[in-house]
Amino acid sequence: MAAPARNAPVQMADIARLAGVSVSTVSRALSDSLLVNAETRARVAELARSLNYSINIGAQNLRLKHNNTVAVIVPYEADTRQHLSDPFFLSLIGSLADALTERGHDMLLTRVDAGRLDQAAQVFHTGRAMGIVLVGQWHHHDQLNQMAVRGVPFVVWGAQLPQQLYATVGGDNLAGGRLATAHLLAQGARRIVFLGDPELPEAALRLQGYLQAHAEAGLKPDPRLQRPVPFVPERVAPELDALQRQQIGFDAVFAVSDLLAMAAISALRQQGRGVPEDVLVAGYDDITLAEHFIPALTTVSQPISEAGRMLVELLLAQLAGERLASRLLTTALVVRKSSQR
Amino acid sequence: MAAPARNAPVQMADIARLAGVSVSTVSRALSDSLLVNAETRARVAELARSLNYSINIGAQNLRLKHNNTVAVIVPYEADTRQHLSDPFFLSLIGSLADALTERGHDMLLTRVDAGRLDQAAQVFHTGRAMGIVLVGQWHHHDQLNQMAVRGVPFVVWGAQLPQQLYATVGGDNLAGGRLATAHLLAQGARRIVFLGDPELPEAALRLQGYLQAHAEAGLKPDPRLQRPVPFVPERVAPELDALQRQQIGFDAVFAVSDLLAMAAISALRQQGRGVPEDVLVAGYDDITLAEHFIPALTTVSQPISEAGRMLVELLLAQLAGERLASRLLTTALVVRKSSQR
DNA sequence: TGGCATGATGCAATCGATCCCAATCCTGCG
DNA sequence: CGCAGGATTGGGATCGATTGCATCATGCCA
Repeated sequence: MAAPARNAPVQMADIARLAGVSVSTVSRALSDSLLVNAETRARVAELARSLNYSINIGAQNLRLKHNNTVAVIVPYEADTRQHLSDPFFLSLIGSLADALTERGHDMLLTRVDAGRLDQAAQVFHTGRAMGIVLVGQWHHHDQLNQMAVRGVPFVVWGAQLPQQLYATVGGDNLAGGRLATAHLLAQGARRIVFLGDPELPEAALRLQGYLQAHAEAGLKPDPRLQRPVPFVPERVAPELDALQRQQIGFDAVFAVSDLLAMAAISALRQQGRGVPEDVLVAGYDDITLAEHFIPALTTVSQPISEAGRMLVELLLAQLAGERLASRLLTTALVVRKSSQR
Repeated sequence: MAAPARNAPVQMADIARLAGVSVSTVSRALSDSLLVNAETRARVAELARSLNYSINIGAQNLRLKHNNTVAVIVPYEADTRQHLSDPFFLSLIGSLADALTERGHDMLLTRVDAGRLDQAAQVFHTGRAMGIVLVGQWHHHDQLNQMAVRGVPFVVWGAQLPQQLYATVGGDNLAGGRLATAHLLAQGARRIVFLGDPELPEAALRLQGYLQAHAEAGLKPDPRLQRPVPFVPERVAPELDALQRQQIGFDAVFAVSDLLAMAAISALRQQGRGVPEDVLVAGYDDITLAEHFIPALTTVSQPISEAGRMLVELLLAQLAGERLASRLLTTALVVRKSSQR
């Protein structure tokens, strides 16, 4: 394979020379300015096309002091060196890519250490991006507020918190938790395990919904059924095994993610308990596979593609200087086989 | 919420003024040049830190004529307006993000119309990215060759084709198809449905592996069992129903993606046929959920995170002017429940 | 004390575009 | 025939950085 000739990129000066006009004229011609004679404009355009010219965006951005790339930042936990693999987040990234493409923006995908959140702002300060979409679990509420105070334009996917100076888009986690739990209760479940880490704001709200649903039904859930597992499928089986060892009975499981729910179903099988015959299960997220899983998974759906569009919309509004309110996307219960006897 | 003060970003000139030195000195100081006095250097550095200064990458790139962002381009079919949702590609994107971050590169995620592949090169010609990783099914082999001839630095995830002027990284699709099929045959299957669109090079190679495995076993597969379905789960059920209507019997299914395989299992259920009792099923990709699916899915695993690293490595080598060879990543058969009676 | 190497810094050109402000040419009108 | 005014075009500053070269002060040696 021959090394391809790395020919110097053609630029405006080249076109200007060949067309016998000045660089100014070329610039104007290519931006369809009415200031330049129609004929000249056509000639320049034709020349540019034939030379396969494309403008240097970097130079243009510098001069115009603008920029149309948006950074999408996904955290990683430095200690676990966790890779980007959660299907829900990946889908959200996909939907953001779609939403941004649709509006003609470029998307810069960046990962930063969840602990060093200030690094996220760098991408803005260095002028690499005009604004930021933060995706994922961000414990560091106050660091985010800091960024907001400093005038970094950004929006966050996640839960709404009190005293927050930035805009978020997120599912209605409280309602979601309540819906799923109420449904399980309605199906006759009385001892529902809650799988999820309440340290994370989103999971905490779902737990609150879980408690609320119980209260509304006049029930008081056994606190031992609340199991704080992180978003890691491997941690589910040990948790359920522990329950069995400790002889804490249960007849249903509500997990804060479909991945966890599926892991739970799998673990229950191992224990010789069928779903939904012996235990009812509900998940959260409604990932693509929830529907195809066997048994098909009852879950709370989050409108992912709407989420992407909304995040982008809020960010752009913010950039346009508009005041913006956080959005709570409506979640819906999707009842499937796993929760119906 | 008060509109945050959009303070003008501090730049070298500001630091220079405050430090009482010239911009040149600031520039040199910040790049730790030995040309500037150690004390001055420290003073400038301190000032920069306290002003929360960060350099303008765009300007720097322009001056240095370099750039460290890599574009990852994912095609979409203009007609189907398909969204970015395939778990395998999303995972690959995740692994690319990891690999690029690890090496200190930025990642630009872009979608282009699969038919207008030349647009992919734009991102390079406009100077937005130093190189390109193309991900996905690319029918347009010759367009890619064109790009290679024109000196656009890029690598492709996909199948290796004859006469190709560019480098690819991909799983060994032939071996993968052969492994899965041989396994199904070894399990006693004799009439194996092949689900996949042979128009796509990768699927074509898997089909070839399927045929090869049959040949090696001294068998000749019924051509009517080869069903050209695209990568769209919804298309699977109709296909299997058609087989049933046409009374074409089968005792196993080999699908070119896990998503299709899961859809197939689901469709078979609908028909009242169990997996693996009545029909054996194998998929391809080994996505996260394959393991948790019920029945756990037998599949061909592709080393995704290695793929990401490899793509990046090849691209960087190419940028360094090295000659590069395409890589075939070893695939492995992962035997699970869905193919074992 | 003059000459010169050395260290530290500043000036100004440069990267590839955009756009303000002339400069030029042409046409029509008084 | 001269000039106002419109239509085109070019010159050159500018965006925020980098860097070759010039400049200047200092110190050392003859």
